[in-house]
Amino acid sequence: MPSAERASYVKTSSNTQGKILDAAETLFIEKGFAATSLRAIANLASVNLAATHYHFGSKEGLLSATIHRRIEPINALRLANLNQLEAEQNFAVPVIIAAMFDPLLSEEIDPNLPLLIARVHGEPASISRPLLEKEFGEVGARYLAAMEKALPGVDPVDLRWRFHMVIGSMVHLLNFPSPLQMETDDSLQARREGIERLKLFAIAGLTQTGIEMKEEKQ
Amino acid sequence: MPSAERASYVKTSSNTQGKILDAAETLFIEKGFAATSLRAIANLASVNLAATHYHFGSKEGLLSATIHRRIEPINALRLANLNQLEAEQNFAVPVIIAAMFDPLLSEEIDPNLPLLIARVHGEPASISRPLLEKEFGEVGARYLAAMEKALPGVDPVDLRWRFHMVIGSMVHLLNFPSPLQMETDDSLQARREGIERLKLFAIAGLTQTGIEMKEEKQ
DNA sequence: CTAGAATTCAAACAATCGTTTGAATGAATT
DNA sequence: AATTCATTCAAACGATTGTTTGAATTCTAG
Repeated sequence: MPSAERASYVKTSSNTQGKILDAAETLFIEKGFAATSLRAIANLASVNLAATHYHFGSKEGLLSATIHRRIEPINALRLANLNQLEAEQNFAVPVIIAAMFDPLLSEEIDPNLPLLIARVHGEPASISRPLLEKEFGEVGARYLAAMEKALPGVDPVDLRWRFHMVIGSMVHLLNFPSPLQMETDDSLQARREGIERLKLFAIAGLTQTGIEMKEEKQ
Repeated sequence: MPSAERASYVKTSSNTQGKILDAAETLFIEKGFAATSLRAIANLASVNLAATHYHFGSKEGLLSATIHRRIEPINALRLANLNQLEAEQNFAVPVIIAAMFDPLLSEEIDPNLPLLIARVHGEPASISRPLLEKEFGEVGARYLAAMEKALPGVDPVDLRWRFHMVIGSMVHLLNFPSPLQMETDDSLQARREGIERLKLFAIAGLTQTGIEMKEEKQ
């Protein structure tokens, strides 16, 4: 492994690490981790096979670096948004939800990030769990704490469950940008629409105004 | 491939097909499709390697059969519940949601089904898409139609999006039965709690009573 | 009991896998 | 110009992959 690693990479990279990460990102999204070979990555990156081990140590190390490169920027945006809300003492569910989901549409965020997040969630637990904890653990806890301030009347356990459901809706939207059997439009406008609908759905689910259950079916 | 195939299999199967399906189910859930080898399946099933091809034609055929064996029963329950609601002309969101999610707790449903559904959604699109369409297409369309009758005031496009989010919450719950950093209790009681919370969240998101957005963050 | 179909079996097929090695090349520093 | 370090390269390592083959075995009808 090389001594020092650069902090950021551009989209179409000219250095070897960046080319490998770009190719790995494309193939991991398309075929998943296990079904993607290092040789396919090296070929797509126009790079020697051994370079993958030289720069990233192992296939798992390459996956971790691929994920981290894309998630770090959105974590920064999300934390900056949340810090501002806390500075303003502005704890309302809609603004917290916006602070969490609007960064997905930021121009600073790579267009591949949504599919990459969805892919991590889709990997088997032995792979996804440590990555999710490492990449989203801190930010998730911060947002959950903000939600507790925004909804002081809701039992924290209830709120954690509702937050769990919100994450599920988000991941599914990132994986399937539009409902099945609808046109698969991947434009910015289409992604905007999905995020807007996600925000409305999340707010409704988090606040849960006036619901009661009826009898159960088996 | 053998000429005729039995329609149902018990949990710990004595025939070769059943033993293969049981082992495949366990390993697909644990490691995913690509990372699971036919040799590992054959070993766990105490069956000759060639039996996997003899009975299921290919690895993909085995995956398809593994999925279908578990999803068919819940599709039957969900359709039976929905048929009864339609016979009663009982179109209310809570009862439709219950008809859809309560079967996940039925004793007729194998305990592995939730993780299996989550696993299918987690596979790369080239694998998951055809399976999801084949296994859930018809039932999903039926439930969406029922939702439209339950919420005639909601634009069908809006409703399709909300339904999309509901599916996401469900899949995530099946994949992670409790929120991160909570005790991973997999008892029936714990699964009941998750489903109850999912139902409340889904109803709130589908109906969306009194929500307005505020300014956006980047 | 016997013919024939269904199933199981060990063995091998070519192909691909992640990883390692050691020499060749590049760039940077003394 | 000489030396040192970082990087690239072709080649090979043993192990594992999905699939196929053909004979051995079991089961089932006639």
